[in-house]
Amino acid sequence: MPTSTTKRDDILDSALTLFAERGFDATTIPMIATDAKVGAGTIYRYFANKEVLVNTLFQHYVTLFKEALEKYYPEGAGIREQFHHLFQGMIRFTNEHDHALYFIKTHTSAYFLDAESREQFSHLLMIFEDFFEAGKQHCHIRELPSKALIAIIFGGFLQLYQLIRVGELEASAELLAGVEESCWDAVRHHS
Amino acid sequence: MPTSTTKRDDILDSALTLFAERGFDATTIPMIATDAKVGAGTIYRYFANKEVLVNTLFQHYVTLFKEALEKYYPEGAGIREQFHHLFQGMIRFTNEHDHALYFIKTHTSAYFLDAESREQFSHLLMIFEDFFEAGKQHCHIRELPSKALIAIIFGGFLQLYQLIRVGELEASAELLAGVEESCWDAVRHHS
DNA sequence: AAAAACGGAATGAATATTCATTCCTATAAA
DNA sequence: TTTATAGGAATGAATATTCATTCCGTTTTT
Repeated sequence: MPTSTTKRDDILDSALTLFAERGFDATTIPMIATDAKVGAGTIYRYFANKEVLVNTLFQHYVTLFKEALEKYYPEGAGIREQFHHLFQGMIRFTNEHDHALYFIKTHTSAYFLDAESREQFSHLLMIFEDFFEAGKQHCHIRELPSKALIAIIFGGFLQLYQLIRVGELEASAELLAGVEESCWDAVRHHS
Repeated sequence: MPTSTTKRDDILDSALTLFAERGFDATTIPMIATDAKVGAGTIYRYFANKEVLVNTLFQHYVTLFKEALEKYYPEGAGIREQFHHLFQGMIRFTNEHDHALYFIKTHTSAYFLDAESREQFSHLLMIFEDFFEAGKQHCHIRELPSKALIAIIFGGFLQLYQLIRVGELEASAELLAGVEESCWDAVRHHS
């Protein structure tokens, strides 16, 4: 076990960027090594193989994201404020960890994810599921399966952030507020 | 030029399914050949290489999709009816060409798409862009960049259809109607 | 000086692509 | 009507390339 963890982090950072931009299969170990400025062999000092690397990365960011959403969650507040918290959480997390959400999204149903990764991801979804289920009980949320509501929010948000990443849109506060309102209108109950 | 076009179609069909299910890089030519019940070499009689194959496929379905949306477009009708036409178009197209939309979505910003493919895809987006721009002029549509509105609709819809493909949700008429309403509420102007 | 960490060339497996050969089918000769 | 033949289509084994992983000499740390 190495003393310094710098290289390990460099490797993870480069892997995140490359996996997000090109996908797991199109990203080679030498590519990651070059980007991280380490030798190809060094990667194997920290990760048994490419699959362990990608699962480590996946679990790391899913957990971070989950924690970001759960931290300061306004348990007692109104539903709109809770939604705001979750939405802000997505935005903040995306800003802090550039490619992380996109990486998670594009690899959620990948063939190389292990049981632990799938488990962690379902925990993440449960935060949203609980929120929507409670909301539907009080008629604040549209009568659709929670899975469907999650898909609409997540799909829309991430597709949007892809445009921002590519530079086709600028992530102004105004735009983000508008998108939040749009997503809220998509899931809330309309009378 | 072959007399029958059957094999070419078999190859394209198999490639569509495999690219959609596993992605371009995780799909090998022998896989496609086996699935299509042809020799690996036969694929090269019809397509110069793997990239030409994927671009052919991409352009084919983007064009088909564009035509499906443009056909019977209710030019003079109200905005809600036009939206319904577009949304129904997405649903019908997805039903008729199982993996096509998902394949398009997951490969839209892939590194191997050529200029023609990108061009075709931007034509497709323009249908939605025109619709949203006109709607905003008459205050029927939310004041957000059309690109953002497209991302929300497309992202949400496709994420949802992925759940259906995987079997986590059933594509009942009721569900689809609900999702359409949700998407409409996401983009329409609220007073 | 010894031990650990590193780098990157070497290896072998997997993959895209090629190509010599076989297989059809259609036409023509018998 | 049957048989021969040409030429395009199809094949899959062979080749060339790419990639994950390993190995070992070098550098850094203790």
